[in-house]
Amino acid sequence: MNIKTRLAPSPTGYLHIGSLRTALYNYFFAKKNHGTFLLRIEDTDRTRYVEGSVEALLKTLKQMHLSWDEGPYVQSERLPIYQEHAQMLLEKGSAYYCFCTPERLKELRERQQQVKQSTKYDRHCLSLSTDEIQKRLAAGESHVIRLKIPDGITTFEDAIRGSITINNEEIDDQVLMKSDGFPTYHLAVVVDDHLMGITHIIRAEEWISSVPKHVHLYQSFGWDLPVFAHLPLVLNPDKSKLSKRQGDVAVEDYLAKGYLPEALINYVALLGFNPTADREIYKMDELIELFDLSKVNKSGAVFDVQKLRWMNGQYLRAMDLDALVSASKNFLTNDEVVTDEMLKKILTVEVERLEVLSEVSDRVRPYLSISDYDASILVWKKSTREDAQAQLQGLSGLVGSFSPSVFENVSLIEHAIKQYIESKSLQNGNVLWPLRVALSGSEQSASPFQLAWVLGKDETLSRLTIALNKLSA
RNA sequence: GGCCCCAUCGUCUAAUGGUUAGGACAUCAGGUUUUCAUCCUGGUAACGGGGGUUCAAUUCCCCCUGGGGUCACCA
Repeated sequence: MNIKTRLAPSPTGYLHIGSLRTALYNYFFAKKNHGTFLLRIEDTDRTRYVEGSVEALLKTLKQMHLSWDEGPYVQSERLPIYQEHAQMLLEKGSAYYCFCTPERLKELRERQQQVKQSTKYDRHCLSLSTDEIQKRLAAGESHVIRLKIPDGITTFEDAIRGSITINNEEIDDQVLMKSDGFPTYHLAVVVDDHLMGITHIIRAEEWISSVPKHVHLYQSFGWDLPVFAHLPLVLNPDKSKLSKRQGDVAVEDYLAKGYLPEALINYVALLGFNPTADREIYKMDELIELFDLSKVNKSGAVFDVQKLRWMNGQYLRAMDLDALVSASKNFLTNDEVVTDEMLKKILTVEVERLEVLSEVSDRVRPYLSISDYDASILVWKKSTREDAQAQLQGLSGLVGSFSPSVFENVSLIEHAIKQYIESKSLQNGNVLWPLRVALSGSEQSASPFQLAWVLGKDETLSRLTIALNKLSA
């Protein structure tokens, strides 16, 4: 049997982190089994359609390296198929016309809530005679088609949770075809999954409660059931379903902040699934190879941005330097003009203190121009202003005497300066601290040797002069 | 509220009918470093409660509690 999974988003905006996880598991499962990963756009609700969201969705999926083998199918282009299938159900007696107005339905619900009854359709239209139905249909009266849920109990198997049973009394006579001629999710999803040959439905847990309706649909049509696998939810820190309000939920947001697709995939994939537990960095290929539906957790997982940041840092440090350079460029502002060569040097020394690419801008700026700083920070805590001045003076002479070849790499610079310190019997801190501040304008920076290497001889000397002027002012 | 699902450190998780209950993030302490970060070492920290079953339960069963999801002509 050819394994076939699908991702079926609705075009209501962005790609949710939870949807990414669903997409990933569907993708992993299909690839691992040499099957097919299909994409289907579920746009049967015209009122919620967001212009441009399909394009955005496809773009994000591509950015995340999730390529589909089939589709994208678009449900709004398949209306006749659903209408035809709704007719089949009508003929089989598994569905019926309903002419109730939204107002009546609303009142009904309110009445039921007041009496603390479960809110479900009262089958008011089930008893309509064929004649009356034909008459009202002919008169063009607004109507829907409802699924007729039989008495009894429904049990289905979930690949992650095992057997789930529900009393049919709990199930509502779900609307299948809306009055606008569009199908509801429930009809469309069942018809499409069957017609498209989906073998495994892997989706979020929030769908569990509607599975019984789908089971009745499959049974009414006389179709075999696919395998259901309901994923635990991705949660906010307070354990509720991951939502806006409590942080970013769109994959696009994370991409824009400079998280790498690989890191996002790695982190999100591990929310609810762990291949071995003795390791946390996995490439896509490994995740596919190791993925196992039966090892997916049952309980929800809190999305921890802190750990994502850490993981992104790991990916940044493991990244090829040229790739890092080109990825970083997108995060520089217009007035931060750097040559590739310069950016490469900067990133070589700054990558270890980088967690997300959006921080690149702040890291690059001090190398391009030194910002104003207070002269007092040039003085090492165990030293004096006079000493700092003397050391910078000495360093200025020393660096001025360096041949260009010294600037070819960091260790030559380091060696030369340390030798100087030793030969003069000076203290590291007294010399190196003022040097760092002079070159970076900050108390926190890369090592002074790295700074000098990135800046080059001329700029290094120039910044030493600026520092000396500050001290003598 | 009805129904459904779930329950190991703060968080993501591993393992097991008999273990000092393991790893990672975070956190704390120490080391490296002239600083921050990186890196290294170490520490704190978990089986929700009550009944069973069993020689033995974190593990299997039941109840409770807690958390979540769902109750639309939305998906």
